[in-house]
Amino acid sequence: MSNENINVNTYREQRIRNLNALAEMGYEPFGSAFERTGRLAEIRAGFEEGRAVRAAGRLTAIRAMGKSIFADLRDGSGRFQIYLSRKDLPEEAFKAFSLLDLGDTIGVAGRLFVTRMGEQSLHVDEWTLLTKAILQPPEKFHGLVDTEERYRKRYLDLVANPEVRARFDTRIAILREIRAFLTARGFQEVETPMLQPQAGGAAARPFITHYNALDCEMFMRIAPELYLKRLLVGGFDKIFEMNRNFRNEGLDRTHNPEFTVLEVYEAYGDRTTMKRIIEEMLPHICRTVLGTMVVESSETGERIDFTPPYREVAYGDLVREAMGDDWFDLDAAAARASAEAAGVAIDPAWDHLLITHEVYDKLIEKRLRQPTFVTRVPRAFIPLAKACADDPSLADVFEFVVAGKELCPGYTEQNDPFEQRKAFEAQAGEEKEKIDEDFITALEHGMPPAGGLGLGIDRLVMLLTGTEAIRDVILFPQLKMREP
RNA sequence: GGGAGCGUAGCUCAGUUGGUUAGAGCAGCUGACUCUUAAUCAGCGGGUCGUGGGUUCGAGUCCCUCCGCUCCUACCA
Repeated sequence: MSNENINVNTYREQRIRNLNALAEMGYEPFGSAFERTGRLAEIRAGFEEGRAVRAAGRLTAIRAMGKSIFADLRDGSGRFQIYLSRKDLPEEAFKAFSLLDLGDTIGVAGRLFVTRMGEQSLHVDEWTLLTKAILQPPEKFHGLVDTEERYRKRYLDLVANPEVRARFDTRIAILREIRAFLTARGFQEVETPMLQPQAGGAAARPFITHYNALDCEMFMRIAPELYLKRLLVGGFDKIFEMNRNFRNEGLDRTHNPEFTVLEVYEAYGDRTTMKRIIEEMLPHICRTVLGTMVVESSETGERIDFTPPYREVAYGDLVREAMGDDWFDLDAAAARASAEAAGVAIDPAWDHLLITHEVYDKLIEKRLRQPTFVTRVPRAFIPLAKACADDPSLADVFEFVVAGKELCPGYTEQNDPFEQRKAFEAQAGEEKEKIDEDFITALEHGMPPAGGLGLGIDRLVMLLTGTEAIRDVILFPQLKMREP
C-alpha cells in the first residue's frame, strides 16, 4: 500500500482520529445490537406525531447549522430524516455528533415530529454509535457511476444508488412469487447436483473441476434436467428447481457464466400443461410484483402486454409467412439464395434445416414482440422432447418468445428410452462415452409422461425491470481478475 | 477472436494546437449560522494524469507495450 493510497490514507487517518476521539468519549466504534422500533419504512408507515421511537441506519447526509443539525439515516427499507437540537441534548452528545462522518451507522432514540417544511422527522433525544466507517462513501449527488467500481464494489453501488437496490428488491420479489405460485399449486422445490460426473441436459461447454477424494473429473452442471427427470421416475410428480447453471462460455451483455434457471416438471402433463403454467405464472408475477400487466422495454420503449392468453403459432407457419408459402419446397441452394436476399448470411455447407433455423433466429424471432408460443419446432435441435404425434420430424414443444428473445422452452418430455438413446447418439456423434447411460437406465424403469419447462430467471428479471445488461440483475457478476 | 472508444483528486467531471504552477463541484479541514433536505456563506488542504517504455527543448495531451472497463461484432441455447 504505497503510492496510490497516500491520499486515501489521509481520509482514513482523519476518520480514525474521529474514531479515537469518540472512543475516548465512551462511544464504542464497532458497537453491538440495537433494539429498533422498526425499520425506517415501518417507522414512516406508523408515523404519529410525538410518538417515541428507536431507529438505526447509516448516515448518508448531514446538514449542520450551528445549534441544530439535520441528517439522513438510511437502512435496508428506506430513508428517514433525524433532527438534533443543541438545547435538547447533553452538551457532550451534541459535540460528539460532529465527530461522525458520512457512512457511519448510528442508533437514535427520540420522538416523531413534522418539520416546517412538512417532512416527517425524528427529534433525537439520545444517540449511540453502532459502526464507524473509516473509508469515504461515494459522492452523494451523482452516486457511484464508474461501471467497474459499481460491479467490483457492489456494496457501494447498493448504498449510493437507491434504484440499484430497488431493482434487486424486484428480483428477489420475482423469485419469491415464482416459489409462492408453484408451491400453491402443489409443486415441491427440489435440489439436484451442481457437481456432476457428466454435464448433461443441454449443449454447452462445462466448467471442469477435480474431486480429490475420488480422484476424478467433475463438471459443474449446465442444466438440472436429467436429474429432475430421474425424480419423475422416482415418483415425485410435481417438482421444480430454481438455481444456478454454469456454462464455460463468453461473457457479454446477456451472458454470465453462472445464471439462474427455473425448471418445472409435471408428471401426466405435456406441453400444454406447461403453457398453462406460463400463462398463469407470468400474470401472477406482474400483478403481485409490478402491479401492472404492461411492461416497457428499455431498448425500444415498446410496451409488452402480459395479459393472457398469448399467441400460439407453428414454427413452419412463421417461416412461410416470412419467406413465402413454397419455402419448404425449395432445395438448399434456392433457400440459401432466398435467405441471403432477405439479408441473412448463410454458410454454403448448410442444409435446408440449418438455413431455416438461421432465418428463424436472425429474422423471425426478433419480430415476435408480444408474448408468443412458437410450436412444432424441428426435432433435430431438441433431443429431450417427444415428436409431434402427426409429424415425427417436429418436436412437441413450444419456445416462448417475448420482445424478440426466447424466454422459456416447454416440452412434452421424451420418456421412451429407445428414442432417447437415438437422439443422444445423433447429438453426441463420435463421442459415445458422453451419453448418460445412468439416465437411460432410469428411463428404462419407466418415466411417466410429463411436461417440463425451463425459464431463464435473469432474462425474465431484465425484461420485467427494463434492464439491458445481465450484470445489472446479478449482484456479483463475473469480471476479469484484477492484478493486485 | 475482430473492431471502436475510455482510464485525470476519495467520488462526479473539465483540461484548447504539445507550452511554463493540471482545474471545478461533491466529500474533507477551519470558522459563521436554531427548520435544513444537492443547506448556505468565507477560507484552507488534497494529484506518480491506469502501467511501462518512446518521440520532443518540453507530454495529461503524440506513438508503442501491458492492465482494466464500455460499446459493436463473432462464438455460445
